Formats: sequence, C-alpha cells, structure tokens
Amino acid sequence: MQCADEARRMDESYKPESVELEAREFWQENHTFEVDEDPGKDQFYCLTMFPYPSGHLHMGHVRVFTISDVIARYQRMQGRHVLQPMGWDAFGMPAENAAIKRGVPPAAWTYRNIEDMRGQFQRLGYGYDWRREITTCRPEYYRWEQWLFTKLFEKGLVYRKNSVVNWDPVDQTVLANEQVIDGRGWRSDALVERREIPQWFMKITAYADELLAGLDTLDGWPESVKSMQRNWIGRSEGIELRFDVADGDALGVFTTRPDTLMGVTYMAVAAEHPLAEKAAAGDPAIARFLQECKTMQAAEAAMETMEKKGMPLGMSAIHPITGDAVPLWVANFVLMSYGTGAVMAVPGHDHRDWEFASKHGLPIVQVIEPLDGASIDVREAAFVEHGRVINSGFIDGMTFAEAFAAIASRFEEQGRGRRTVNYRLRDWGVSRQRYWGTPIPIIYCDKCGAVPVPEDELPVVLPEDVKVTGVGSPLKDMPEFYEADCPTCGQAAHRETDTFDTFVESSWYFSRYASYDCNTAMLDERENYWMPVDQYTGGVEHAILHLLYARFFQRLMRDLGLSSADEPFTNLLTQGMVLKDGAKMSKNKGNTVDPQALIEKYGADTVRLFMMFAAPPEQALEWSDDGVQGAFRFLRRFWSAVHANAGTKSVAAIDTANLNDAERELRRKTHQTIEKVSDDIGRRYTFNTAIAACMELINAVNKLPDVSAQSVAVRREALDAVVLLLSPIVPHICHKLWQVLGHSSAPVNAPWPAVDESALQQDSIEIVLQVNGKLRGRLSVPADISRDALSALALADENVDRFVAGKEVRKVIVVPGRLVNVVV
RNA sequence: GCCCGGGUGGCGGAACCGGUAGACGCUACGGACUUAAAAUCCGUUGUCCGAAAGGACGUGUGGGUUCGAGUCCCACCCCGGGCACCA
Repeated sequence: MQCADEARRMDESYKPESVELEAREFWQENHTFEVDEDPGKDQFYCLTMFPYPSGHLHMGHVRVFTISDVIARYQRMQGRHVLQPMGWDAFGMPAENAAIKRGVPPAAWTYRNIEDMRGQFQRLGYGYDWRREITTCRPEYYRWEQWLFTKLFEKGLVYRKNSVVNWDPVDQTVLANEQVIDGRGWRSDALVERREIPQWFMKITAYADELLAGLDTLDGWPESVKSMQRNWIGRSEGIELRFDVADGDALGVFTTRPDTLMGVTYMAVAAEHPLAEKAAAGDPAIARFLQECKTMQAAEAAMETMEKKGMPLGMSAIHPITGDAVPLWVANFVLMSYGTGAVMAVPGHDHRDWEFASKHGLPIVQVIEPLDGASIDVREAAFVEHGRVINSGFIDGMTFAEAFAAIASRFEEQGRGRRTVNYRLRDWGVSRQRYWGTPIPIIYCDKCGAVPVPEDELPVVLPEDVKVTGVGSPLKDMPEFYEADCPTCGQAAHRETDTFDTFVESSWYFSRYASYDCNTAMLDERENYWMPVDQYTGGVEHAILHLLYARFFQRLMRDLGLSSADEPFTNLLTQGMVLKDGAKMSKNKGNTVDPQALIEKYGADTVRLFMMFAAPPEQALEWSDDGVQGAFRFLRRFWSAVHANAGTKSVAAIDTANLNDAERELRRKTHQTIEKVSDDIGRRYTFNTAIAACMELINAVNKLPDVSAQSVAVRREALDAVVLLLSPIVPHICHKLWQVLGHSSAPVNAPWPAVDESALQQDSIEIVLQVNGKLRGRLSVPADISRDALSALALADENVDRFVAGKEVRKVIVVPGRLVNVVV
C-alpha cells in the first residue's frame, strides 16, 4: 500500500527535465516550426533582434526571445502560419578583443560561440525554423551586402568624404567611442585626438523626408520610439544665407530663426573652418586654441557637456541688413561636419548663444517680445519662444511667420540666401578601420579612382586565418588580400581594407530569412510572402540607430526592385533591461545570473515563466532568486491541480442550466480568464497579468472541492482552458499536461480557447458608494438596475446616511455598473 | 547638455478610457502536518489611532483642474536608455 502510494507520488511529481525533453522531441520529430510559403494561409512573421554571439546566453537574451516566442506561439494558436527564424549578428569588436586577449582568430572564436549558444536556445524551447539560420560573417550572406553597395554606388547613393575619428596616437589606431575613457585610449591611456580620414557614406539624408513621413504610418510602433526618430531626423525649415567677411571671404549659415536676425551680435565657426585656419596662420594663440580643439572626443554627449570655449579671430562679418561689423569667433562646440561649420549667434533668443555671450562679455540684444506683452529681460535669460519682432527696422511688429517671409524674400531677391529645409540627420558613415567585418567592395586605381568590385568577382572574401594585434587591421599587412587589378583598366591597384559598420548587416537580415538559401540573388519572391515583419521585438536601446538604418535599407531594397514593402516592421515591441540590485546585469559589475545554471536546476519553463511574470515587457525587470523559486512552485501547483483532476476517464457534459452557484461562478471565472488572457497576450503584451489571471483561476479550481459530476466537469473545463492559455509561456509542461487531461492532440497545434459569452452573464453586481468622493460602503444590486433606482438605494444606505447626516445633498453622481458618489 | 522613458507596501508589480489604490507573486510572521528538517497546506501582512466597530493618512516633491486624480495640467527632484565607431 505504502509502496503503491509512493510510486504514484513519484509518477505525479513534476520533473521538468524529462517533461521538457519529451516536448522538445515532439516538436523536432514533427518539424513543428519549419514553415514554407503557403499562399492559402494567413502568414505571421515574428522576429527578434538577432543576437551578437558573445558565447554565453545572458538573461537579457532569455527575456527578449521568450517574449517573441510567446507571441509566435499565441499567433499560431490563432490559426496563423507563423515564421520565427534565428540567426547571428556575427561581426563586431568583441571578437577582435577576444583575439587580442587569447590569440584565437575572430572567426574561430565566433563560430565556436554560435555552436554553444544555439544549444542553449534549443534547450529553452523556442519555436524557430532552424533551417533558415543566418550567420552574417559567412560570405554567402555578406556577398549580397557587397553587391547592394555596388548598386548604390552606381545610383550615386554612396560617396567618400573626410570625417572625424578618435585617433589613438600611441597605438596608431582608430578607437570606437566606447574605447575612449575620459578622453584617453583604453589600452594606451594616451590622450585621444580628432583626426579626419576619408570614409564611405550612405546617403540616408536623401530619404530623410520619407523616413519622417513613414513614421505616421507605423501605428504598431510605440509613440516614444517614433518620437525619438522624429527628433533624430530633426527636420527644420529655415533660411540659408551668406554673411560677407571683410576681405572678400564669405560665411554661409543656416538659421530657423530669421526673425531674430537683427539680434546677431557675433558669429562662431568650427576649429577646422578655413577662416579659423586663416586667422591661426597669423596668430599663435589662435593656432594653439585650434590645436587644443583637436584633443576632443567625437561623441556628441562629450561635446555638449564639455566646457564651451572660444576666442575671437580678429575678423568681422558684415551684417547683411544693417551693414554693421559682427565679430567672428572660433568655438569648440561648432562642428565642421554639421551644416556649414558656422553659426550666427543671437544670445538674446538662444540658450547656448546666451551662455557663451555672458561668459565672454559679448552684447545681448532683445529683438523679440512676448505676444502676451509680459515683460522680460534678456540680460537675465534668453527668451527663446516665438513672439513679436522689435528693434529690427523694417520687420518691426511682425510675427515669426511674417518676419520669416519678409527676410527670406529680401535675401532671395538679393541672391544672398534662400528658403531651405535642414535636417539634424547626417549621412551614415559606414567605413570602419577594423578587420572583423564585411570588406567594402572597392578597388582604388591611380588612374580610374575608386571602382566598385564587379558582380562576378563578388564576394570579396574576408580571410579568416589571421593574427590580430590590436594595432591596425591585419588586412593592411596581407598583400594577397589588398593587391588587385583595376576592374576598369586592368592595371595594378589596391583593394579597400576598411570594413562595413556592423549595423549594415543588421539592416537587411530580416528580409534574408525569407530567401535564406537563395544563391542567385539577394532576395527572391519568397520575400514578398513574409515581409514586412508582423512583430519585431528587441531592446529599446536600438530605438534610433538600428531601427532607422533598417527602415532606410528597406527603402533602398524597394527602390532596387527587391521588395515591395515601404516599412520593414509593422509592429514593434521594445523590451526593457534585466537588472539585479537596481543595476544592469553585466560582467563588469559582477551581478550576472547564468541562465544555464537555472535551466538545469528548475527547467526552461520556470525561467520562461519568471521572466514573463516579473514585469511587463517594456519595463526594466528586477531579478529575484526568490521569484524564480516562486515560479517553480507555481508550476508544481499547476502540475498537481491537473493531476488531481485527471483521474476520471469520462467527464460529464456541462449542463449549464443545472449548475449550483459555486459551479456557475467557477465557469464565469474560466471564461473571464480566457477573455482577459487573450487580450493580455494578443493585444496588450502584458504577460504578467495574463499569468496572474491563470494563477487566480487555478486557485479557484482548488477551492471547488465538490466531487459531483458537474463540479468535475466544470473544473476540467477550467483546467483545459488554463493549459492552453499558458502553453505559449510554458510550452513544455503544457504539452505534457494536455495529455494528462486526456487529449491526443498537442497544445502547439490546438486552437486558442473561445469565450462562452453566456457564461459571463451576472445577475447581481457590486456598486461602490461614495460620499464626497470617499468610499463609504458597497451595495449588491441587480445588474440591470436603473440609474434612478440605484441613486435611491444609495441615498437610503445607512453607511451613506451616516456621512450625509442632515447635510444638504448637492449632487448625486451615478456611474452605471461602478459607483454612486453623493456630494454634500 | 539635448531627445525618450520611469518613480505605487518590506520586494517585483496590479489598477487598460478620470471612478473601490495595492490584483497576482515574493518575503516575513503565526498555525497545521512531521521524531525532525525540507516540501506542502491554512491564516496574517501599506502606515498610524482603536479592544473592536470604525476612522485618519497614503502612489517621488510642491501647486492646480475635477463631485472624484496613481491616472490630466504646471513647476521641480531623482533614476534609466539613446546621442551617430558597443551591439
């Protein structure tokens, strides 16, 4: 007897490892997640931002891939034909750093990491079509990227120009912003210098207006992301005008505030501006200042927070209206690469100009007054809002728009300026002076210049067996790589040794999953079946760069006839970070938790459940070991609740007319839960509240212990529902429990449960009673009660009466189905 | 500095359209079971006053709108993400 009990208990106890293996084998044997194009089916493309193969899975990965997998599995149960692929963003700096540290070539290190991580992903039960796996460092992938670049070259959408990099004078190498710490090289500790070198650019600005307008069509994107992109593109209407400089030079500037033109009291140019260099030639102090400006980081954040410095150049510009002399300064915060490298300064009506003027004792003049006539003093603070023009001669009294038009027309007549649109967005510099990246397919010929590598010579293959030292790219020491014949004239030439920014690979991989094995073109007609991505999920840190570049590439591919979609991602979900002790999990901080160890201890379902339960996906998630334990406990309760109710072979049909109150209430709860979970997973992506609702339902099942046939049937209905509702989140345990409940199908292939509206009906509802907005009582009333009857009942209530107590009732507010508020 | 978020019990969070603040879970405490421990189950758990009934206070800070504000408006403080070569 005891032995039999023991045996049954063993059988019924939850053992994640075997349960999860069984489910995984089922999916694998049935090729469950392998999908091909089927025009008769409603397709759904569910994609996660692919990972960099760092070698170890971290909690951030588990979180984002689980979110996406839950959505994919839910959509599948909705009857959609779901594609969920996976791949590797395999080029990047960490491989070079590992190579320097350990002497392993980046390629070998990367491939090894991919093997390790693929195994970990499979253990987590994600429903990927692994046949479509993409690895960006493989020539069969990047050859198409090289091909695209040569097409863009032909279309004039790429060009070469000088631009600024961080130069480490000791290591003789270019540093990434991340490698500059407090203005010094991370390895050499040398003061980093700004250096201009020729680099390739893609004309993203040619698409600025379209990228901006496209945001209005992205109803499935978070407003915050769209807003960040709008501000990043930074479209502004203004005028471009020319200030003459004393001895024949001219200074072009752009302004969005021509109405403040009479308030210009000085001009500032960048250190690299020709006028600054001209002044420096005759003045050692200016030359020293320009030299000082070179030891400055390229990052905008560093620039904006540094001390604003400047000095007069001893030259003047001529004000285009008054003809007055305006002093010319050089300033470290004006950048040669932004706009014209010069700004007109209006300290009375611009914060930064005001600060600089105050510091250097430059005059501050008021030329705008507030429309409401409020009194202001520009000596105290800049007034930056639009207003009415004053102290400005022919434009006095005008509004912003009137003054803008008047100034623009005058300059256009004089040929001194014109109306124009300016963008904050700059063209995308794609050259990197690094080895581990896609070779830029260009050959430099002394006679023919820069020549794209012809299609039949692609791919330009990156040699993988190299020694990385950290000083320059190994490609520069490999004549077998860089020696080439000019494709045009055939004479000896040399190959570009720079590689692409790794953002280039991630700007089109989503399309390639559809045409993953096509070796005759970048994309084929299958692209049209899957694209655009229905649901894209990834870190909010990619809100601007990656997502903007991908939107740009989508348009490039469209304009080359490779795709018909304007936008690559219809719906976007940005997930928050995983924190521990309030800080981002990172190796540096030593606060990481290894997902692998947890999976071994509790199983994949527990880890998935905790991740989805601890916080809604967009928020930061605080790690908690106790919370993981709690998730495991819940799965055990879930397991035993199902087993406790699975004994009866045949379950009676539910006779809805003959349920007692408790049974009817449990049924209502079952269908309320189906309704809520469908909305939480399908629309709101609030997986935490979906799980909470399922927990409540299981608690309610356990509280209905009656063994009558109808009670058994109602409990089974609830458990059938909850197994299906939780199956996208904890798919392995649900796969097993579905069998335990006597079903021969698998939840992954089952339809999503439907709500029985009649089960939701309620005869009486609870109404809250308030006096002056404070809760004073509750009332159970018929669901269809009239407003007047409700109002009368409320006033008659003794709790309400206690607080009304003879005072005059001024108003009674009735919110049907919710509350009555008596105002006295 | 600029752009975008966030701030609710001891903790993670819930409250979806301005209508019961604290669902669900964790922790802690009390109890049951056990020779014992673990596991499990039951109960309590925002703060203060009160024996209780009940009351007052309470969503970063200060103001405002409203019958009613965690939710809307204004100002401020703190924390996080991004700022173009980390991915």
